Amino acid sequence: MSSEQPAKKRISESTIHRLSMYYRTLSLLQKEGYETVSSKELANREKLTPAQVRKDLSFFGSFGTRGLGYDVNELKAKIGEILGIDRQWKLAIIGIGNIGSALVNYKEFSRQGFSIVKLFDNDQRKIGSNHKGIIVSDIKNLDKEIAEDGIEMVIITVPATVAQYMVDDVVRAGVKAILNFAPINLKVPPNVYLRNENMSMELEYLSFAIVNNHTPKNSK
Amino acid sequence: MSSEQPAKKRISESTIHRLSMYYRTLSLLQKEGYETVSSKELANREKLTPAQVRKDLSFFGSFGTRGLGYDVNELKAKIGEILGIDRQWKLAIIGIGNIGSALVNYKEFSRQGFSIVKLFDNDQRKIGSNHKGIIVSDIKNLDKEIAEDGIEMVIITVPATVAQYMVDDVVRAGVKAILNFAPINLKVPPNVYLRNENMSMELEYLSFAIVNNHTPKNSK
DNA sequence: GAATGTGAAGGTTTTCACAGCA
DNA sequence: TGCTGTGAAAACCTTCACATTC
Repeated sequence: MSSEQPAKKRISESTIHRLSMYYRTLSLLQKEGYETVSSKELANREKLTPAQVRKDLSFFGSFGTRGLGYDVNELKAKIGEILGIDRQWKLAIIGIGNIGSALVNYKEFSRQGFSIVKLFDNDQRKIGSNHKGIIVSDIKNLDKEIAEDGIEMVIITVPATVAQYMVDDVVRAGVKAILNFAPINLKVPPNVYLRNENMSMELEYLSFAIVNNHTPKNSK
Repeated sequence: MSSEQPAKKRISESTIHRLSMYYRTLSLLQKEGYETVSSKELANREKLTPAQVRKDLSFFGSFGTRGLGYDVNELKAKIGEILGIDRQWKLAIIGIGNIGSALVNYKEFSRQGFSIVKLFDNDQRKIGSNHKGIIVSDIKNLDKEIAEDGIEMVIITVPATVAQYMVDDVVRAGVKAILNFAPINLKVPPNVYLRNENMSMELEYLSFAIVNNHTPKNSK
């Protein structure tokens, strides 16, 4: 019984983001009929260096063929597996306001295996209404319904003032990851992943860049 | 005629993002009635280290008082100036679909001085309709209207297939920065800033984190 | 010959630790 | 005494360069 713990190097967030980019580009290459792609070609499309591409992939294994490059289908499948999007994730959206309802219809989500199965709101006028075949539930039943459906991720699009209550509820119901659009620093226990989406921040970066003539290194 | 070029250190993107975070937290501290804040308190609220806060600020000057901390109003004003949000920015949204129309109503934008003044679409059913007091214009007049209004930033929320055409148009009209929601790698000339907002990428990160038990270092 | 995979080098960002000032 | 501002050290990430393989 050997215990070869492979010492699992910490993967940087940038590497993970780039994997997402590679994945999207590989889908495109598939459509364009490519069977094989080199790190150079992949890098060009993302404005990265070939070495960066190879290094990123090397953290997870050796997927290429020397002298040839990477098999497009194979690499895409492999990255999908690494990212955990070789399966369906069930999500709920909490807060069916402007952004919440826009996200119900956001096609990129379903395309990557993120399937929105429940919607919640506290507004009586919204509860019971139908969005893309999903009936909006009363937020009162949040934890019960989340737990019943085995939902593992939620998207929070409620006002900042109530966001923390929603988080506490869904955490209790067993949610493992939260994408938060409310402009507030939420608290989650250490076993729950939280990501904040802040669109003003992106505009603020642009504003800074214009005003300061910023020369970005490797901008998003 | 001295030529003291201050060698202007390149500021990292992370520093700029953190400035945005400080700015938001300082607004909150104002509301909570704080007059003064230490790097420690500021750091706690963002889950950062005090040294990080101080270092970030030090790139731009010395804004604090030893033994005391920072004056909340003063620091907020200073960061606003650095970020270039001590003024109004006129924006246009191109593509009034789900996301575009959600963003028209997004309050965080106006709160930070980003004022949406024009909307564009190519759909005859949408052109002429009213969103928050703004009449949707025909995309045919894009460059003319953008130039006339002196719009410097645009948000692109059209399908990936047409996004590049929109970009080419607005660049010709003199736009300096673009926030892109279309899932495609756009080309812009070097004097135009481009930022991509990709919400699936955030979910993919969460998916990766769950599947791989990722321990993030300094997650968004 | 062509392109991967990877240690080592180089660069950047964060953290430490302490001098300096209110 | 308390907290900033900042060089220097440590950690981290990217790029180089080349041995290796097809």
